[in-house]
Amino acid sequence: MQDKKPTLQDVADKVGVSTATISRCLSDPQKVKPAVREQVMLAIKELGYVPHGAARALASRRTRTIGAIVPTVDNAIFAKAILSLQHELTQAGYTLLLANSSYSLEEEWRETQALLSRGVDGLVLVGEQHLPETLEAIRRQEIPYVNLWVYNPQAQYSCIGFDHIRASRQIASHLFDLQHREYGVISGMLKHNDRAALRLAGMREFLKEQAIELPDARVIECRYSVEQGRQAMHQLLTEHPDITAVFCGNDILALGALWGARELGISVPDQLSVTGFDNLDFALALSPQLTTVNAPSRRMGEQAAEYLLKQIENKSAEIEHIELEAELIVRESTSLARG
Amino acid sequence: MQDKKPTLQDVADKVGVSTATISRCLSDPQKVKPAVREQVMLAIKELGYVPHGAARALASRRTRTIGAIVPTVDNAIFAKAILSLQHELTQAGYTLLLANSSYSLEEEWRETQALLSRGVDGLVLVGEQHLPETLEAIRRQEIPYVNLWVYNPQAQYSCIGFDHIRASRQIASHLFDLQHREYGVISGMLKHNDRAALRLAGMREFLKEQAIELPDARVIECRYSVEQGRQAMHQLLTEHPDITAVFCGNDILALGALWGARELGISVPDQLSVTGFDNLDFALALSPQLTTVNAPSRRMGEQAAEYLLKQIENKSAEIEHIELEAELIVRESTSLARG
DNA sequence: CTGAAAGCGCTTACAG
DNA sequence: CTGAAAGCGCTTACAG
Repeated sequence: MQDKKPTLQDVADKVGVSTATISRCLSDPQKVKPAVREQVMLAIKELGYVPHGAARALASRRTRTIGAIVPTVDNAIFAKAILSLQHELTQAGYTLLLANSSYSLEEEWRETQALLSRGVDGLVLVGEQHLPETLEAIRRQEIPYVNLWVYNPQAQYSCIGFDHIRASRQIASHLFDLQHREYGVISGMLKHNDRAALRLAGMREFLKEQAIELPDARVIECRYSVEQGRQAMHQLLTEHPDITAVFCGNDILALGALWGARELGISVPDQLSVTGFDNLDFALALSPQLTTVNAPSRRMGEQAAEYLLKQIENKSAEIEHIELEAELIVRESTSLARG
Repeated sequence: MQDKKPTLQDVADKVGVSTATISRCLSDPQKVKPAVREQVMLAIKELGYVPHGAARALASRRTRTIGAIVPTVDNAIFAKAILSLQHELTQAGYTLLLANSSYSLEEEWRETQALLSRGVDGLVLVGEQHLPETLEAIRRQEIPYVNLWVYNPQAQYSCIGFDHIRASRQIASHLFDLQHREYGVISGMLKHNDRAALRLAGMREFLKEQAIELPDARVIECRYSVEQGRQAMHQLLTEHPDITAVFCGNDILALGALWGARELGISVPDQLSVTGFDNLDFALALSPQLTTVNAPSRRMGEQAAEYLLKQIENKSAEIEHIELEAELIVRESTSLARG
């Protein structure tokens, strides 16, 4: 109906009150006499008034915006977390600014600057490993901030996640109980990815306790992709045919590994056990169904929203370390070691 | 080093010029004498000055922000598009505001309002079906806007996508050539999802031309999930054991369908052919590898960024209809009809 | 409960 | 090439 977008002033003029009153109706309705409030609400509706975010942000020094930087949204595990995070934020009237770091700390730093200059009221990053300048910039902004996907009770920053070491130890223990003694690992890139490093560390730790060797040659490091998982499996089985169990850094690699094993005519789990990590939707639909660890991605997203919103409300900066459960899910891709 | 965040004024004071000059250095450097420019840049670096997004947006009436609303980021096909969209935007100094509509037009409308009030400079939605209020609100905002995932040369709004009808006709034709005459369909929910509807329509259209019946009882509509695909397959094969080919609305449903067939002891493709849609990463790693249609999701994201950025630059509102290719990829899940 | 007014941190014609 | 100044559309102590 209107040509120009109506402003607060337009609403105020229409009702015959000050802009302050209209503003209050929007942000703190009970401060306004009900009769007035109703008129204002009516006028807002009639004019089709929509608050101007930037003006609001400038005046109130809050943007009602939360930034999140994940390695890549093109991995269901992060997508799920983003989905629940976004859902919770919307409920609370917040908007999500999303960025992807492509598993690069430099890229994460660049994205952090971009989000910070947008004035995000809170920020979520993935992992515990960040460039010092990233951390410093966040600190100076004095906004609540949380590391997702990690649980470290000693951390000086808040974190929400699970214990990767314990989770991977569970997998190792499961395989060990099945009499496996010759292991191979298909890991994600370890550099700049503390989650991948911790998973491998947990595996190593457990095997060491059992006095089992895990030579570096049996640990293949590659990007998280189906194709890479497949190639790694080929390499592993060709160079080390005695391997009976392959621990994969995530389900995507495991999917590729399963494919690779099939191509080589190696039957899983009869001849070879394979494990994943994350419990993506497809894990259950594969044949064999994938033994994996369930990552609480949805809950991490929810908790991150809850934590940040709470901190913003209180204007406090309390550090919290929230641990979520990541349980081992035994399915068909693991069984007793052959021979 | 600083306690308070430095403002333009601080930089201006430090260099001894006006804020206007600093502002110009940032937005249009060649308007400033090189000597001055260098001093300014130095001061900016030293002070750690970062522009205040909201103030900038308020004064310039541009936020350098693009909004995108997809059904759900928790579907690799949308995640890939978002990833490339975000990548392109970052390159250009823009930030992505992401929202999910959960395949609900009402939710889409709510998210649209939120993004519009954030002052996005451009907006991308998925599909051609939107609430009239959504369209009206976008129109009033006078910002460039594009419908992704559809190609309709007659549309009154810009669109970037592919021809779903043609793509699904290709699948149908492929199956027909393999002598299939008894079909089943596992479709996504048709309501509020024109892409799903078009895919089914293409299938129907082709079969009709071949004088083949596709009774409604053989078309199962369900949410896009592995589990739903599995259940639909059970239902289809139980009620219509003569079916030899099942057309699935996307790869996720096809994955579930494959699982369901396996559970029923039905061998794919010997006894039954199954097709997907999207060509997700896992399609190649399955056994049998999935016959599907490759959706150009990455390119859609890129093109969307390119289109919006161009429109914003020109301040024009030209309508474009960009068609991308979606080719059939024949793999192992389809073969000659049995008997 | 309400209003006048300052101010948030920039950009941008307009002069010079 | 540069500066003074208005103005973007809100919020929020401060008075009353």
